Amino acid sequence: MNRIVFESIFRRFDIHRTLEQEVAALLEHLPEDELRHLKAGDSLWQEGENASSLIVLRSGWAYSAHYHKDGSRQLLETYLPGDVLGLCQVASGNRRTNAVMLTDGWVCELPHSSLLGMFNDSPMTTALLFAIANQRQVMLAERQIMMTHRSAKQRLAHFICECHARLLETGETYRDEFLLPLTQQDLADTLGMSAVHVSRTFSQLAAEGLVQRRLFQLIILDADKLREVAAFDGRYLKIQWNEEDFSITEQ
Amino acid sequence: MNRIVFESIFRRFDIHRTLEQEVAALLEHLPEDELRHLKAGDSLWQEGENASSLIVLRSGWAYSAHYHKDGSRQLLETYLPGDVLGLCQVASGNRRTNAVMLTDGWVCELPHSSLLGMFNDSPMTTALLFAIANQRQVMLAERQIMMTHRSAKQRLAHFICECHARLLETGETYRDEFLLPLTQQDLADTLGMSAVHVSRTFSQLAAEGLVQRRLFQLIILDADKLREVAAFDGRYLKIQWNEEDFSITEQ
DNA sequence: CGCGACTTTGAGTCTCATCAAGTTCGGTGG
DNA sequence: CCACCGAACTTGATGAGACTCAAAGTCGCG
Repeated sequence: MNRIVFESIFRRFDIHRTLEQEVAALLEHLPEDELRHLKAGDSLWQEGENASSLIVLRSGWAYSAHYHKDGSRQLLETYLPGDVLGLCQVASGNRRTNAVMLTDGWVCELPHSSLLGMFNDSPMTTALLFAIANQRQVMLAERQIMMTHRSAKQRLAHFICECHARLLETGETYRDEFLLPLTQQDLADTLGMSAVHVSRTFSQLAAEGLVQRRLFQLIILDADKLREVAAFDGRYLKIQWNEEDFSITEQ
Repeated sequence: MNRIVFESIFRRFDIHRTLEQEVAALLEHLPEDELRHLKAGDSLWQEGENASSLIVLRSGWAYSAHYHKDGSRQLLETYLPGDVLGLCQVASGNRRTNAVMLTDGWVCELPHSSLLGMFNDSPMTTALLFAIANQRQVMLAERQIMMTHRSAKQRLAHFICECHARLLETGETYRDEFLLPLTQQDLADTLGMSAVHVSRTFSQLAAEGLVQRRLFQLIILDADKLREVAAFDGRYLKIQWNEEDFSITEQ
């Protein structure tokens, strides 16, 4: 049974009441799980492919990227453990980006065909998926806001704050320290700067006693000050769930 | 009857077969239309408000923006006639941006409450809304790709190409000429540059014989070359609709 | 031990922001 | 019909932030 997928999806919400029986009903329609182990560098999907399933990232990090003709690269999204990948290709049915594992990890696929069954059977789950999909859009919008009219220092600081907040949210870390498995080139391609400047910017943040990075371990020395520098307001990461509204349609 | 909203939504797809009876069934549940006339500068919603309805822009242009503490502004989305506004606030239930009319225009509201009924009644419509919401996300991602590692000239050219393509798509214009009702300051806040530099960049594009702008009328002199300069590939604007997949769940 | 990937540091350059002063143009009121 | 006003735009000068190229340093891993 595909409990794994549903745990991942529902864990993000504070919903308990009406959920249990709904999930139970859904589980009947779902195919067997197939947890797959992937290595760092393994491809999740490639540009141009047909998209036939969602991917739930059970553990490990991944990213999606777009390659320009000149060979340069733009990392679009960073995926952390617990994330649902590929929602935005459900409608179009094909991949516009490449997605690659940053670390080793376990993934679980959910075919679109079972998704569509859900639209039929469970308005609740549909609404949840809607919420998650929109959440991604909010993150993209926030990134956009950050990318323009913000200095390199602010952008890097913001990205670190965002990763940290997301890891705290899902319980992947409990302290101001975590493994950030992106190279400086990856960060550069995420934040739209050169790798050289990422290095300099890290030095600057370190000199100010805000963060420390050794190999791929990142230590936040002064979280409050870092958030202040980044002008980071993590509220956009919270999925707000208007339970009253949706529960009306439930019954 | 709320035919207006549904026309706007469905007009974007090449779907004819299974649609008619489904739409007919939906129309029963929808409240009366209320087409409202708005003037340029009128607010559609404000940051922090509760979001209780979608807005369909029947005519006129609008934008959504985020204001920073320092007073500067980031335009996030530009809305053209026919667009469905506010999809990404359905889940969260509150507005994170300000939305303002750029020109006079007519709008039509669709309360969330009727949306949620749709999740129950019509998987087809649900999937369509999913597609439209994802379409917005694709546009945001594309913007992101453009905003980084692209020169001011390319960004401006790309924005012009995008507007032009969207207007052609919905039949708002048929020629390489249209009214672009954004000031250079608006464009600057959209593209993350200074108003002064927008002016210079326009001059540059004009000098190269690509576009011409007089008052708010924009004339594209050499569309092909403009697209080449912008590295514009309009495929991301097409909503691709995998009818087979969804029709499986239909019956 | 040494290779290769990643990072750091330095020097020179360019794009674009900022500040400031003018210009165009439609609208308004005398 | 003209003078003036304000919003939008243009043009010039200056400087800061970030890019590029290049070379050296660090570190894990085979």
